[in-house]
Amino acid sequence: MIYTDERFEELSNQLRMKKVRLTDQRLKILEYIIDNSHHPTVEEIYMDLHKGIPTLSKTTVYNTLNTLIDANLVRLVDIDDNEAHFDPVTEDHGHFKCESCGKIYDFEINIDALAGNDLKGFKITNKNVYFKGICPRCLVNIN
Amino acid sequence: MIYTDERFEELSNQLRMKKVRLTDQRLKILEYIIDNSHHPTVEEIYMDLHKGIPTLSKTTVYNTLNTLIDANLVRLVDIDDNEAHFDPVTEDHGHFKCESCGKIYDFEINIDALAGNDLKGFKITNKNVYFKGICPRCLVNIN
DNA sequence: GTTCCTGCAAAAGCTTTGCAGAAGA
DNA sequence: TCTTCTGCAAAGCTTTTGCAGGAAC
Repeated sequence: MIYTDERFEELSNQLRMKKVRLTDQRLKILEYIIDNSHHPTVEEIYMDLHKGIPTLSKTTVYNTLNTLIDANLVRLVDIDDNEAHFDPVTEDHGHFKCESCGKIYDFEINIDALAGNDLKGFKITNKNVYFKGICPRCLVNIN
Repeated sequence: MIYTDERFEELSNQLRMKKVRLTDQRLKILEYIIDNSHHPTVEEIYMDLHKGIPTLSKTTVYNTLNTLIDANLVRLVDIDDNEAHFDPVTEDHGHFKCESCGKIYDFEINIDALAGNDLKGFKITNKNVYFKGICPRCLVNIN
């Protein structure tokens, strides 16, 4: 693994801080998700990184994503029934999926105002807000 | 289909109002979801109803659930990555999944306070709020 | 030197599809 | 009668698992 720039330090520090062993695949996958924050799928990650790492396997993409999720560096967006998407971990936001074009949009939410009194005594580790509908661009095309 | 009580009228009216053709399977599956609002899975629905309708197939459970979702009589709860759950359609509420025991809890939410300004111009047809963590009962057992 | 990761092939598990016979309207 | 539904078998797809060789520390 030869890779000596500033970006390498930044990414490898993130992994080291979470006690995740460094590998080229993990660095590249983490970098990809941070740089492509339009909610890529396993297939997209695999297809794009495969160009630069021809030996990369889809199993490793799955393994690495689970490792990064456990380390809280990456977030699973399973708004879609059949295919998982991935986000870099940032402040809380909701996800809107357009059922016409399939695109996923982020939107701001006041997630703390959400948690009702019903959850007193519950330990909450994960919050997701998923909306579906039609995005403005598709509304124009349909009407 | 011999079935002449009041409940039959209630359920079949729901289907008729949504222009869903009446079948015994659809009535029983709708009834099951309304009466068992603890978020059953396809497997649970199939196993339980199979006792009363021995010829029932899982394909029909899938078909019927999709029909009832399209008719807005049933709601898909896909908080779980790998297995769909189903709810009767009621007022908006969130779902909390305990990652220890797997149980899904409902909780009240103020879902209208949620939708930020980012979604002006979007047509929203579906809102889901999914929280995960540990429920009070499991917290006691773990500590 | 130990421990953990990668990647291939195969398996697993949920859901969908094709189709012929049956039932609803 | 015409349309739609049911249910069997098979296929489809994403994700997981087993395992041997290899890399990280």
